Amino acid sequence: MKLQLQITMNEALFIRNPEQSDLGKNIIQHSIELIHKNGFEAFTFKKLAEDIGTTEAGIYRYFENKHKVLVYLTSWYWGWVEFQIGYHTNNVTDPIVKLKKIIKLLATTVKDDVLTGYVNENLLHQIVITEGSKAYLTKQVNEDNKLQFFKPYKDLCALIGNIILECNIKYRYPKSLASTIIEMAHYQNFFMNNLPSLTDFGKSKDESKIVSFLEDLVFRSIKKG
Amino acid sequence: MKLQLQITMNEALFIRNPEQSDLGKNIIQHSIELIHKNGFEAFTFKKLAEDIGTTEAGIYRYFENKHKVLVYLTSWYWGWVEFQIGYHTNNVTDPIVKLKKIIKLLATTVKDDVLTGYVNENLLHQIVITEGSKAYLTKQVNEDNKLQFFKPYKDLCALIGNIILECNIKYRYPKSLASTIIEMAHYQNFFMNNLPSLTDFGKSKDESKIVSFLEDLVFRSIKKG
DNA sequence: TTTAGTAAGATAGTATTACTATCACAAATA
DNA sequence: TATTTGTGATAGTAATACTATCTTACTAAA
Repeated sequence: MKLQLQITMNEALFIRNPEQSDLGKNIIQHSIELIHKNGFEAFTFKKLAEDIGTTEAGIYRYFENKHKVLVYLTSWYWGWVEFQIGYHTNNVTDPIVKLKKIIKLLATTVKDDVLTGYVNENLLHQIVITEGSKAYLTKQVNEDNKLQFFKPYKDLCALIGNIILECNIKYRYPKSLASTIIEMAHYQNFFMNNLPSLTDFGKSKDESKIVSFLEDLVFRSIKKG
Repeated sequence: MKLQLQITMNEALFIRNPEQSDLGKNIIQHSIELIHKNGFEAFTFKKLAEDIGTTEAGIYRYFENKHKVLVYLTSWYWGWVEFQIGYHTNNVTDPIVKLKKIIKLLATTVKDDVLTGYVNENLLHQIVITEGSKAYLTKQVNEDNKLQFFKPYKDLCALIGNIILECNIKYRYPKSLASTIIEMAHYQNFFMNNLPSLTDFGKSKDESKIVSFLEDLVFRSIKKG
């Protein structure tokens, strides 16, 4: 028997569902590899097609443009992160322990997940660090938001916000603190590796220090009294 | 007598110094307006040239490409912010008061500065919120960093980090907290206006609440004991 | 006053990007 | 058997991201 993790994707993100064909899966897999290798700006459907061994027109049958591919990939990632959180905090009742686990999951390099065949989660994690915010830092953010493109991100943020409230019902900024944790887990990682003087972890390049920083930030903020 | 604020710019950012000619100043002014209006992705030198009433080739004599223009604008902005901080905390000795002033300057809408003729600081502030991180979230970040393109940003971060240490010499993450303040001052603003469920200020759209959130975050983090 | 250099306008041209359209073929399905 | 569906192959277009050249106007030094 084969276990397969399925992340439900917003239908408006694609023209044809990439999960339902070999070509579609190839598009996802090779998109991740190409964006990771050359960055989102240099990523084109022509290069992607050459990489896969198909034609540009073939890609356009699945995705309208490369922006939709990026939103698809980041959505998938946040859905997957939420699954990981559910999986790893399944039997945990203490919200403080939960929150620690979440911070660790967000800020630590991802182990490749055998349950998801054609997605390399480790590469995807790195893409989301560098390219993720470009999915919403656009002029079309309001249209995209109306189409629910950012629902997985918002769901995750709401989930974390609720756990923060479980820790301290009186804390006044649960959602902003949640989005701060999510963004900073990635930004401090990017800074550590690329602009190290913006962090306190530059020399060691040790992800566990990002975890320590975020834990310090969060638990001092929500401490009662 | 005419007072003019001059921000020193990295020479490697441009081919010809835009501050030293009318065309150059027009390029800066209209770049800000166009990027604000259509976003950085839709910004092209051709449209810019049409807007100014010059030719594409004319723009290329000043800037190699639009990425350099973005880095130029963000560098200018961070230099200007550091000047504002110096100006507004000139006679302040208490580092806590200083830090509060800085948070307010970073998170609050900018008043147009008469000292800088051709730069609309208010528009530029909004651009840096939406497009600023695209200046470094690239594959070329290491090359750009070697050319010192991000020095103004790093200087600002170091300045804030040092004030944090003045507040509490034992705090372990001054630089990471500083970059968190800078980034979150902008991100919470973007979220508030575009993806409000990621914040706790969605309904009111009140910038002063971002200030309150950041003050809470920072002063709980660096509180002694 | 001539001369030489520089900034900017005018025009042209190229490679790549971001698409759209059409036709043909093979496999699956009704 | 007829029909729909997915894919490949090919072509074409408008816009983007440049580079090159030629000319003119101004300025500053000889």
